Amino acid sequence: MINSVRGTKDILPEELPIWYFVESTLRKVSQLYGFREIRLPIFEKTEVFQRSIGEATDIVNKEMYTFLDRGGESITLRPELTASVVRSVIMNNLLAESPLLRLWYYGPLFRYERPQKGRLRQFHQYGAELIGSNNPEADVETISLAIEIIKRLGINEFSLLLNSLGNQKSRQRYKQILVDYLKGQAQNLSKESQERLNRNPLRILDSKDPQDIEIIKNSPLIHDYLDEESREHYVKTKELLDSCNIKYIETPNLVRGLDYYSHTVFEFQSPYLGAQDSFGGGGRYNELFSQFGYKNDVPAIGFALGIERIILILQSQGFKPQRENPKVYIAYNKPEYLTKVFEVSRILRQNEIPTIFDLQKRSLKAQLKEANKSGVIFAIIIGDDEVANETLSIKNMIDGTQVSHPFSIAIDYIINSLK
RNA sequence: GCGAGCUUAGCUCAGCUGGUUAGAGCACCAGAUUGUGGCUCUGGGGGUCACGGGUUCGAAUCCCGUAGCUCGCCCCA
Repeated sequence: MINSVRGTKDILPEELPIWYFVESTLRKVSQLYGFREIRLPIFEKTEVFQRSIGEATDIVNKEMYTFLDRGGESITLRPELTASVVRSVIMNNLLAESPLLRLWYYGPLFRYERPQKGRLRQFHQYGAELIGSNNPEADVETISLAIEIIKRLGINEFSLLLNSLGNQKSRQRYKQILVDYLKGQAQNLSKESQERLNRNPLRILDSKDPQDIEIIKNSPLIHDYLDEESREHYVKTKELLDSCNIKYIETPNLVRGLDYYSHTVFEFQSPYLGAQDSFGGGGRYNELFSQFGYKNDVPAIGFALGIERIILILQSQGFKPQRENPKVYIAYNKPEYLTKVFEVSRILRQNEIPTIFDLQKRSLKAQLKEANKSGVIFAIIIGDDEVANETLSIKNMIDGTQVSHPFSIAIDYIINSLK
């Protein structure tokens, strides 16, 4: 037996109804907010991600599926989608047509990590990007799109964590102050955090190590080091969230793992998920366009939701979408009658009625059994009597009653009953 | 990359401190029911006990190794 690659999962017919539900909700709410879908390649030149996500991040360091193609070019399976969106917006010059873009995407991503609950090597994200506005209103519009989706999915228990990382200048200044503070007690930090001191000090704020947490408790807060512009943006964003009745938890040590964020960052957490409790997150990335070499800065904000994690939440809430069953099963007792079976099925399908029948030449009893199991509403029986009299017998599989009608009347009866 | 746990029928699992033909429920197939599902009853098929080695008179059971899965750490959706 060949099994699937570690960290990949087959989505079987049984589970697909919940996926359909999630996908249609995403599409519907995106439309309500005026966002348009964009579909991008599964792989990009490696530099797309190196340049944006940040050389110091784990994603770039150890989690990317990177390979050389036959032309010797370094290619990477996308580990996230914001970078691809920005690349595409620049390449296709989308900002020339409209200075404000509302875009959403959906699809598989790839990260080479050890799988655990809610974490796979191939997984799916929905994301939305609002490109071209630096106003706090844009932040709130984006967050409110996320919340509308979450609510319509039926997720009622979740927290929205909120923080501001400030603009580049503030962040740089704060980073220095934080490093100075932490260096004083570096020997008490966990091994990982000691390494992060040079590499990515802000991440220490996120540490789960109890000793680190103790030290972080008294560390300087970024809020106290935001410059005028950054503070104003953050305060205004919070005011707007309040006025929209969006509840959030201010979390000064919320950092997020991608280097391109600035100002507003946020994250959605669920109590249903175990260790990987975040099912969505995002933030503002005002400096990313210029990092890509675009002619000017373009302010933008976006977020992504983890589809597998959302499905875990819905399943642990007991959400069971209805399976889509065929409506009619045609049973017959002689192979010669198959031409008739094909004719009936063709007529029903032309009338939008999902129809199946036996393809294993099994007994009538076995066929009715299969009909029952497949959840149809009607079984049509084509036996010797029916063929002789040019009739069809129709068995109602819900109440067990059965009637016989001349062929075309029987067909009409089924079509009308299933309308 | 690091740590812990698990692996017995298609699925969920039982199998006591090693003891003879390895079990149950569900699922599947057939019959009771001469063209007719669900409920009930009866019967049936299906297992290299993850793989490899070791200890022993004897291993699903104990020991070692390998693989896979799961859950954590790291990180993130």
